[in-house]
Amino acid sequence: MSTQVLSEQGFQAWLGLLRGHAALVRKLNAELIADHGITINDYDVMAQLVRAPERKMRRVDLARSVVLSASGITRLLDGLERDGWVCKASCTSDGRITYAVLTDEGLAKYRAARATHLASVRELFADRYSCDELEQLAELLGRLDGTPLACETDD
Amino acid sequence: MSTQVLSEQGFQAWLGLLRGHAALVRKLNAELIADHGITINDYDVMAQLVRAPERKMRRVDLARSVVLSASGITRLLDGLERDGWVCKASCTSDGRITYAVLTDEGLAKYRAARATHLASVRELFADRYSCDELEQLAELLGRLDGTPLACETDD
DNA sequence: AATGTATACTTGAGCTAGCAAGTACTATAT
DNA sequence: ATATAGTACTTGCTAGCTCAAGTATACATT
Repeated sequence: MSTQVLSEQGFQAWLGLLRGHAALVRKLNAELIADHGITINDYDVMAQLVRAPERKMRRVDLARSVVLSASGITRLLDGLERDGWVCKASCTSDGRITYAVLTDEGLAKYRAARATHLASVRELFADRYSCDELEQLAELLGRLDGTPLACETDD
Repeated sequence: MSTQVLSEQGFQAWLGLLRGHAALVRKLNAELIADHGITINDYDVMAQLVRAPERKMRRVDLARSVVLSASGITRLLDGLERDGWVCKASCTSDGRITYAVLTDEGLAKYRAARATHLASVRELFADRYSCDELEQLAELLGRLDGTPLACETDD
């Protein structure tokens, strides 16, 4: 019976994750597009770059960290490069590697988006959860993905 | 400072939701496609229909319950209809409404998919959480979406 | 009855992402 | 030195989704 209960609760959690994600992403993504002309994934990638050393990362690592396929990252970065937020850099020691580098313009763009985006996220979560609950939720969700969560501190 | 903490934790929770969702959906979706030739959304829609009265629902309600746009539901159902899992039914009292009805074949298909899908979900969550934690997680995630979570019981 | 508004649904265009296959480079083994 | 395997990245194709616009039906007001 224990495993039946586990299955039940597991499924509830799964459903909550599916629906909650869809609802929030829809809202936040629409907001970012309307206010800044970038998608959530664009933002997410820039956020990763901001806190990487020299604001640059290998495309593979970037893909893994935002859970995108290799081709997905290529095309997403195509867009960011076209707009000038990101540029390429090659690696002297390994010819296969191309870095994605956040440009100064990209940094400015990110900071501008961050202001409104963070406020929305805060609002959405503050409305529903207490401080303790948020801590719990963050910890629990953090376990779903192997990679450690990057911290959203001052950049 | 309290709001700063809230912002921090809120953002961590948000990141966890994003990454966790992406990782899980990717895995579970690939599994469903490989094993049964349906996507997670297909499954999700059939799961809603299964527990609806007469296994039928209005397309709008279906869209809302799986967090899809109106056009999204139309095209998703196009696919399910083409494969024979779902068929249309019209409403006698309101000409605007078209119901989506899960066929007997659709029910069988759903049950077959459910067997492997539920096992995967259970495994993924059981690996990472205790029974109590699952309950907490489910409750917390449930608050993100206004709609009540449908229960995954025997159909 | 006629008009205006809201709801249910569909369709066309465009975007994003994934898979599979291909290129280019590196590391390993013989 | 050469073959083999592995990694990093890109490109062609396709599926799925959204938005905007359009059709059809229902309801409300006058």
